Amino acid sequence: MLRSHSVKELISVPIGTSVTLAGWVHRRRDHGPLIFIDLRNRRDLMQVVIREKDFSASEQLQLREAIRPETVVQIQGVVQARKPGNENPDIATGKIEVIAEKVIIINSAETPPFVLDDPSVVVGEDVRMKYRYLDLRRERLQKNILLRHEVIRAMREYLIARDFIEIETPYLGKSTPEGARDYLVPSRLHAGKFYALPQSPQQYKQLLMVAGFEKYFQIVRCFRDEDTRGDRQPEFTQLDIEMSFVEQDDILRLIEEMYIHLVKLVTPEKHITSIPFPRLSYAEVMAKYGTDKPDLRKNPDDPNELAFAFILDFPMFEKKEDGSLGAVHHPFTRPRIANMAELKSADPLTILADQYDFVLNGYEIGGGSIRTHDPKMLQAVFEILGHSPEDVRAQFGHLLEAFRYGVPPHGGIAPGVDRFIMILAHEPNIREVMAFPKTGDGRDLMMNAPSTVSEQQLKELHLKIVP
RNA sequence: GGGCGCGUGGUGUAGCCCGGUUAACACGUCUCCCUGUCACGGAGAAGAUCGCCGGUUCAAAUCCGGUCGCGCCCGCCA
Repeated sequence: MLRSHSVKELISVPIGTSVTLAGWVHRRRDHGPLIFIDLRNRRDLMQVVIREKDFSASEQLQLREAIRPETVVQIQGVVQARKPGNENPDIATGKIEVIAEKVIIINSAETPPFVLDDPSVVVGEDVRMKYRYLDLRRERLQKNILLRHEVIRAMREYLIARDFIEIETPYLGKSTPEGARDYLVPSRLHAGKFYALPQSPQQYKQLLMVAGFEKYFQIVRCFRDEDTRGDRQPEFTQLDIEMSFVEQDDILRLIEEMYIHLVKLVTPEKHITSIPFPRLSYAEVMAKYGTDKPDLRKNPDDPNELAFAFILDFPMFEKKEDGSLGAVHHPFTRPRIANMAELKSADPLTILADQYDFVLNGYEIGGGSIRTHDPKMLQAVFEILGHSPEDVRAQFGHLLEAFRYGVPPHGGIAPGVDRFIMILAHEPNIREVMAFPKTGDGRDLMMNAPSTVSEQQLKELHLKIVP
């Protein structure tokens, strides 16, 4: 490994120290006998001074030729205080500089297809996506990805400190007919059968409650094969939470406290419009705002305002296009009814559910519910939704069976990570807070995915492409 | 599945309405000059069959039709 200091740590090194510094040439300013390099590593810049007289004529030629933006270099030199008047108050390292004694060109760089050092330049989406690794070098994405790291770290630490257990659930699971389209994975060992990538780990996390873990979380990737939007990608990350022996208020309080903490810790410049977060009923917001994700900011032009809210009392069922009944959220949500008789006799469309959405600045950033833990009641809900008993057994039999072995009352929530960070970063699109997002039509222009596969692969998977 | 918008040197744009010189500007790139710059500066140069195909016309980046690409939105997203 190349021994190298980070730019930042040189701030605290005594003047006169010999140092080795490796990184990228961010900018060069060639004055002839004097060349200045802004050397970049870990998002910080250090001015390196190359004095022509310190190098031989042939070295000078070579250096001038090689030192271009994005060249990877290693500098051996001495930290020096800048003379008064030569200081740059705009950068953290502006009081010092490194006088180069030796310059090693580690790797040259072609001219990037777009400028990396000017955040004001707006580059076309397709060019950015094709060269995502270069776009990620730019300040905007460096900042956003770092913010993402801080948010996820803070979420993890917050929950672990409160006795939550982080548990991974499978990505290769079972397709369920309801909800969004599944991404399917063909099975090699079982001809004609498919795994499905999870739209959410919903059933697994409920089974973890049956397993007695009581407080679970996971920062988990979810997949939905639907058309994208500015705030929707084929794969996205959610903070999946499930708890036993809780009611709605316990979950909402946890989320409220956690998000107040996250904002204070990670983006202290932001301010939250209302604490406690407003709790509004679905009927109320639909009547007042015409949407179930109202933007409650007082000044929508303020980039630092965060207006959180919880939307409660959703209907349990809704009429679908074809006239049949569907679950507004999902069938595992607990209907708010007194007993089984009421569930069976009431007009389903009048039944509310113990279900809540988490809203921020006009975006839905999460949703959850208290689950039905009575297997008979769950069975009844499935029946209202039009599932035959055989169908229920085939699709959800494992869950109903598990519930016969002592299931605690439980509930949870799943805040979306990408959207929350998008709003914190004040970005218009979740692509800006994901390292390697997909295009609007679900492609990866850098890796060129999706792609065709070999005949051999298809054969192993028992698949035939029908033109 | 549908609607709207945009395609002009490497990047970002102007020009298009109202057709007519050598397609303009900024950044970048290249060469030369410069000992204190930090968005360095100065002098010069290269780089575009105006997404593609066709039509109208004496003449098309510009008007018309088609097509491809990209973006946003509606549907969809338990």
